[in-house]
Amino acid sequence: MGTVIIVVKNIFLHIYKEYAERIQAGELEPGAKLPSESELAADYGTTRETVRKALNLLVQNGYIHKMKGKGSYVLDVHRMDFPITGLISFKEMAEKLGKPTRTAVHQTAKVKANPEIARDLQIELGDPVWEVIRSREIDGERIILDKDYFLPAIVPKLTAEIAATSIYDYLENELGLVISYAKKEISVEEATEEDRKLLDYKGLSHIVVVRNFVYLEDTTLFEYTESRHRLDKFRFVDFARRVH
Amino acid sequence: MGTVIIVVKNIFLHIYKEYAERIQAGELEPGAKLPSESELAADYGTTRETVRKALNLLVQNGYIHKMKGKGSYVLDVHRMDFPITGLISFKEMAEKLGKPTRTAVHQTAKVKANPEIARDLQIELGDPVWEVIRSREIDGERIILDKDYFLPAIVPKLTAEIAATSIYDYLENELGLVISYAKKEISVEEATEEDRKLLDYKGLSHIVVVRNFVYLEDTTLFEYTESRHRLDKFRFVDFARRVH
DNA sequence: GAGTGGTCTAGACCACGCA
DNA sequence: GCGTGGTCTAGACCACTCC
Repeated sequence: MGTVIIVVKNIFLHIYKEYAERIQAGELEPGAKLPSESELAADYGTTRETVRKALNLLVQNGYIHKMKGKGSYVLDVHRMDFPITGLISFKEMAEKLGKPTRTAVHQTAKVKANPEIARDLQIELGDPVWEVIRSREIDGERIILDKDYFLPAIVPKLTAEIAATSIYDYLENELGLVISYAKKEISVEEATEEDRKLLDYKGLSHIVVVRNFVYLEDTTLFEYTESRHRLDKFRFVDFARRVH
Repeated sequence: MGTVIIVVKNIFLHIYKEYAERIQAGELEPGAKLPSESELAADYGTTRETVRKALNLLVQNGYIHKMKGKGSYVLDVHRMDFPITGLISFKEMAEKLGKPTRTAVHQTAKVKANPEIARDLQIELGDPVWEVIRSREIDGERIILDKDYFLPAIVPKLTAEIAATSIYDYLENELGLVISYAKKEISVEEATEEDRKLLDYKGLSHIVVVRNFVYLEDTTLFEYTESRHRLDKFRFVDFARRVH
């Protein structure tokens, strides 16, 4: 009898997700024109500013492209494999790749910080830190060596079981830590003894090192990660938008 | 005497630039608290929504950090060297580095597309493309080999003089092309004969290859760039924000 | 000139952090 | 309970594209 009113919180997120899914699914093909902002506002029973927040999110994530005076158009999302822009864990990556993976935990212990770790985590030499060393096997080859360091003040307990599954699940869901942002740094360095021992390294001289400095919401640095990738298997994809 | 009224277009950009500069200059130190959104609105004689656009830009570019119920705080920008997130040309990079650089142009010609170029630029095998090959010398060493390919339909003329300075200046300012976005891909590959000939390669076996697919506003792909960096000199910095 | 996106205003209510 | 940022509304004017 009466009108059914559905209340949705975060209208702009709702619009964003709806269009992101439709584009991802291929329902909206590359080059297709989206309804105008005014039309969308009417469609969703909201205003232009709110629609614009949703569209700007779609632009930022490479789904669409806006042209002043013309309209918004769908981009070819499928042309780009999987962008690692943003943070992505090995577990998430493995799932996207859809390949058989295995993790071996070599170390889960509280150790004294050596000079490099002390510098990277901005603590004193000899201060205790959690050290987790894991090798990642993809398609039967040990390709990635992950060395993680956490501050005990923030992460009081850590076990091999946690290290074997997903440390991030533990940090975010169990400890309730809110990870805010990270600085990633990619370089190529000479392979170490450790690399040769824990990876299938086939006599390659160098290794790709991805250093990750992870910060919490209160801007404190709490984790330093070194992800060491075998040269021939490394690939990083970035989507960049020119700022005029 | 009357009141002087200064009209500024793009208030949010004005606020953004003012704060970005003050943070960059160190006038606002890491951890410093910004005025609240309402205060800023009053300061600049505008409204909260406009201030929020400026602050969100500062967040996106890693200058500040917002906390609901608390306020906006300055991040440590100087901890990160120069982020290559976004597009950056060699000329821009060299300026930021402040080191002596030199460019040698080895090739500026219209050639027939080989299979790789045809695939990368999405054209037919044998179609004509502009090929520009340049080596970049930094601090007296030839470290980067840039191989650029342009579609003649969009870039009709190209000379060695243009290649020696900045092709992007020419494209954007002379030809009026509007570059919209790019897909960047980083991998490590075996060094070629060409790499050894045109770079100071010191017997290194591999080379870092940064492939760049550049698109115009109308989403047409118009340029493919291969930037080949000597292993030991390569560095890529990315600033990633976790999406919750 | 009609339609589009870009910017801005002047309000409003909510959720969160903190004393 | 007060101040903060997060979201939203209902308008407005402008610059741009295209016919």
